[in-house]
Amino acid sequence: MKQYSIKDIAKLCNVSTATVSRVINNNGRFSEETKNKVLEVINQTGYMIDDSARSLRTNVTYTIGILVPDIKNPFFADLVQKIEELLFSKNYSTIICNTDKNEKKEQAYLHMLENKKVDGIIVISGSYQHGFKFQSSLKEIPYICIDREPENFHNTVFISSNHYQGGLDATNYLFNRGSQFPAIVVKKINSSTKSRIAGFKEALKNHQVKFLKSHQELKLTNKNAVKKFLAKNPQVDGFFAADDNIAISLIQYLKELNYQIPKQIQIIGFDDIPAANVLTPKLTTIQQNTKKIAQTAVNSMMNAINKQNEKGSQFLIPTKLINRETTR
Amino acid sequence: MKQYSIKDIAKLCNVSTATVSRVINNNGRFSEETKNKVLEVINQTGYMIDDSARSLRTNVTYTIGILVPDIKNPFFADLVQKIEELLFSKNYSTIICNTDKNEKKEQAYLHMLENKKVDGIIVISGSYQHGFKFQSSLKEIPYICIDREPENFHNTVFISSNHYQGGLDATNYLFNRGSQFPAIVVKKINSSTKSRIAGFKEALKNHQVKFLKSHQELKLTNKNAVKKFLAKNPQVDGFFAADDNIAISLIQYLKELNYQIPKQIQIIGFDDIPAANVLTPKLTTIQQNTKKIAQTAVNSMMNAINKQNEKGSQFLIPTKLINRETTR
DNA sequence: TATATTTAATAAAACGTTTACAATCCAAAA
DNA sequence: TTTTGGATTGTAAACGTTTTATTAAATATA
Repeated sequence: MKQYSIKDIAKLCNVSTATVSRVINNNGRFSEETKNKVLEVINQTGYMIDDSARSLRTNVTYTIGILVPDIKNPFFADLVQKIEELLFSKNYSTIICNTDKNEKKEQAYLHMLENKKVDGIIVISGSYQHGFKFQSSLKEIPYICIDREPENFHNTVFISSNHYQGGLDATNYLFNRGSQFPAIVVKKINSSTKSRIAGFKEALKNHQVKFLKSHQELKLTNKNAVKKFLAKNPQVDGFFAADDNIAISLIQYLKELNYQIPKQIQIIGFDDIPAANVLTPKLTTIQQNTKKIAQTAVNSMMNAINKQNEKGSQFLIPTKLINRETTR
Repeated sequence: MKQYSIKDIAKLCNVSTATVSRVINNNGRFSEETKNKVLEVINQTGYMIDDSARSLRTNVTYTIGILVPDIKNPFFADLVQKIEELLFSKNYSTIICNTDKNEKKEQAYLHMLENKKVDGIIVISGSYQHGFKFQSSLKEIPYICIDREPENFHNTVFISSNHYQGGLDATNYLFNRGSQFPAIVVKKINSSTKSRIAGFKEALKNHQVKFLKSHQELKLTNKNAVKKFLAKNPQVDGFFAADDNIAISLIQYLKELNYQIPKQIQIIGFDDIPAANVLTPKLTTIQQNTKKIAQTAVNSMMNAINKQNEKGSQFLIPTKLINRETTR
């Protein structure tokens, strides 16, 4: 039952541990003969390397930590899954840390990741306003940021969708499909939504419409609010929802208020979560290219690990409009 | 920049490494005075323990591996998130392994987890028919199975929802709401759906209706198939969909065929994925208690780690019917 | 006071690798 | 034959912990 160690293998092969190690790592030179002998014995015994020992010696763990605010969010789940897949193909393990946007958990996880001496950390959409401790402790471990740049991180690699362009495209689409007065609905202001709003405003400008405060609304969180808003602003004939979940509840309220979608009011969302394609009517939305984001992130992570400093770089990944039934 | 080791701390404290270690682990005896001194220095230096070294010595990693077929599936995501949270509260790290139901990835991940000497493995809904290598290599590492018992695992702890009861409840509900001839729609046969079907059949028996082959259908994968099926079996006035995704497409087809839901045909699903509550009409479904499943699983895992053998145990967690709009 | 007991601390080995350096082997060159 | 040098292998230290056995010091007991 006892696990075999490299010493056992060495003894069984009449060879030194150094040689066994070299064969395992295909590193240094050895004769074809010893190589075969060692491999043979390893196979027979079912010897498994001990990564703790190896890491202790080499200071490399082949493990990456991912900090994610909410793995149940389909966009994050998708992103994490794709990153994990890529890392796996490069022989890295991934430790996924669900922070719940909870400062305590963030700190604790960072501690854990440091203790585990992970080779790098990928931070997805962190808020981390309390970044001080975070930043200082991460001096040693390379990290990159995806989706949202944590406020207290500076001079880091930063990868996200081009939210600005996405917002611009979405709004232009509403115009092109006949809306005269589109409004944007936002719930939380952060670096992503800020860019989407900027895109929205740019589209207005392109269409020679001046941005009024009725163009942007934050509090359409129930049927009544929507009713009131539309009574006050009857000219509104389109909504750019800053994310699909906002769009989903908006559609629900509008249907309850007997508005016709997209005939009277068009709607476009952002993210393309699975539910978007299952609604009645199906949601037109802006899809983020999670695959490309993941690729870029993993690529940057590898560069960071290999001391190829990219700090300060920003990678903006294009989005794609998915036309469904909430636009004309 | 160099990382402090326990030796450095010991030197700075005029004390042996053994003492430092004992203070860190709050283990063995030491005076209040030395304890304070050591803690003080640790704080000042920012010393961080090296888990590789510790694991090498103790043979304990405080890490658990989770094998999951598809983290993007909301049910799995939910389950994994809850397990992770519980493990975290017990100071365990979680390595989430997304296997994509791909044998190669399963094997490779198991290898990885073994090399990393994780303290335990939680297998979610594995297929693992090719289990030989799996099983043999897992002789040393405790594992438990959730949701579906892998076919080549024997004598393991097994935790899942009570699919039988869920199926029974679902079908009874259709009857109670006025259906005379409910049919069950299944896509894949596995241990979970088998139980759901068994529950369905039991409900038929309870209502003195004999199970005919028209009661169960596997291939309603497009509008036309549904049309044909209903033409041939006009008496069908309710569907128990073996999972919510089946229910969702079913609803879509039925709507396109101008059936009225739930007036003409009632539908009930299984899982309660987020989309279920966003459909038109909203889906009545059977909700799994992921929280309870997660708790039970983590509990069993801890027992397994502590050599409290529960092998052979089965834990069946009750489900809950969520009444929405696809039933009368 | 002498002895037994409790408490605090240490020294050193061990965990399983990798690797710098040294040693050996063997064929080819001189 | 001797020398040389490349290829192969070995020796032993090191990585940062924990822990066993031991000692030293302090305290209690007789």
